[in-house]
Amino acid sequence: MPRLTKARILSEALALLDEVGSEALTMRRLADQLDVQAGALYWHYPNKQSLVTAMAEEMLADTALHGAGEPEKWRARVVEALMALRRALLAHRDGGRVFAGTFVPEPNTLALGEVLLGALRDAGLGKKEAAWSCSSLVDFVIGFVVEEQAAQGIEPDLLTSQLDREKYPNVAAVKGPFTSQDFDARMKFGVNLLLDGIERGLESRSASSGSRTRRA
Amino acid sequence: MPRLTKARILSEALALLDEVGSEALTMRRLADQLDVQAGALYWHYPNKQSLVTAMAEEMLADTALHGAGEPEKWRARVVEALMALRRALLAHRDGGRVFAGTFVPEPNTLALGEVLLGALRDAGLGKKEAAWSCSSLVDFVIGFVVEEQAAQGIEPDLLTSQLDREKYPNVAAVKGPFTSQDFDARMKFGVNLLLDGIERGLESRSASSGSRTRRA
DNA sequence: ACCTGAACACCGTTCAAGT
DNA sequence: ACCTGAACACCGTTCAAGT
Repeated sequence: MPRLTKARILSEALALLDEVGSEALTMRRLADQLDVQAGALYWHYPNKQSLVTAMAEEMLADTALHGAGEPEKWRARVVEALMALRRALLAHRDGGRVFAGTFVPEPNTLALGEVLLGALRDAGLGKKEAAWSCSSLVDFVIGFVVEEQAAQGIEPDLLTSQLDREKYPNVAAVKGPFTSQDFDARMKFGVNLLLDGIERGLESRSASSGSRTRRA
Repeated sequence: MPRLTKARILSEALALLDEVGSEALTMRRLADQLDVQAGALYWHYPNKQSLVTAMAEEMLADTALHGAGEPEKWRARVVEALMALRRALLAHRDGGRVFAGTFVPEPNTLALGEVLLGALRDAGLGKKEAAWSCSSLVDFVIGFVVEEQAAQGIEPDLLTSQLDREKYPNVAAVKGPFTSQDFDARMKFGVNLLLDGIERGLESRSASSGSRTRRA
């Protein structure tokens, strides 16, 4: 029985991430936590990037997504999956940055894609529309969480301080909502924008194909 | 006349970024390019992060955004500004990652916010809706470009290889459009989703307030 | 098969001392 | 005011050698 396993390294890496942040997460420090030499890690993971990618996949482990659902509730299912994604990223320090830009075709990530695509197909989208809508939704959540976590580490009124109201009247006028810390509401707002856009495409399609429209 | 200036450091830093990527962009290597000792950089920038933040701001310098415009063309103006943002980030290796999560209340970044908010206010959005829509749009573009640049560095059919069609039927069914390299079209698709969502909010508001609706 | 020990070629940052 | 030189406390990765 080896002292080290991929799973043990992974869980310790996520714990260390929460402790010190992504910048200070190093192979040497991780090895220290595991009471081994740094080189030992390279027997299990070929390099640091492969470990980070595994961390990204592991973050999604606790999302507890259940696959199918009632077709007419597709919208709620999408919202639920995206909120689960956000929670999973927020659950770890710098989770957004660690996850961003790691295309991982592994179980947890694929399961998220499966749930989102299932709901979008149930909504009536074609293959391309479903795929591209899915990407758009996920890209938004990733961008959102990266900004959200970056904003935590900054004094809330960096923008408020001195802002040239002559040059940037619009920015100055909306600085309140712009710096709102109600990220839950802001996230829902953005997701609803995308879902409304998706629904509108659905409506205009069914309208032009002679079928019933959904709204008055 | 000092040998080093903030501007010269900045421009050399962006050039070095393009050469070696964000991972290999180090203060020592940058100092080498500038024929100075590493310590000299710290007289101009207090630390590496402040330089990276300045790089993010500098990336937006060439976007050439013109402020006002015809109110009824608000949608085209938003699209133009977002495309300019994407081009600016794509213009540098790892531009998305460098820019992501750097809230910079400086001229170029504020100018982008000003243009976007101006167009959204022209569309008829209230302060909060304009601010949050602006954030959503920018967050999406950032998330999109980070994923786009990450995808460049990966063989295009990593997903195609072996994918359990039993477990992930929806993912398997849309793998074509999912891995589409037509990022221009995918970006426009996502932006249009958000803009359609924004327009829908506008319509339902004007409808409930007794005014005219825009579409039949 | 799995890990140690030690090395290689680096890092960001500080700061006395020079000009 | 601006930069050098040198140091401090680190990095990721490799690999012979041990068990």
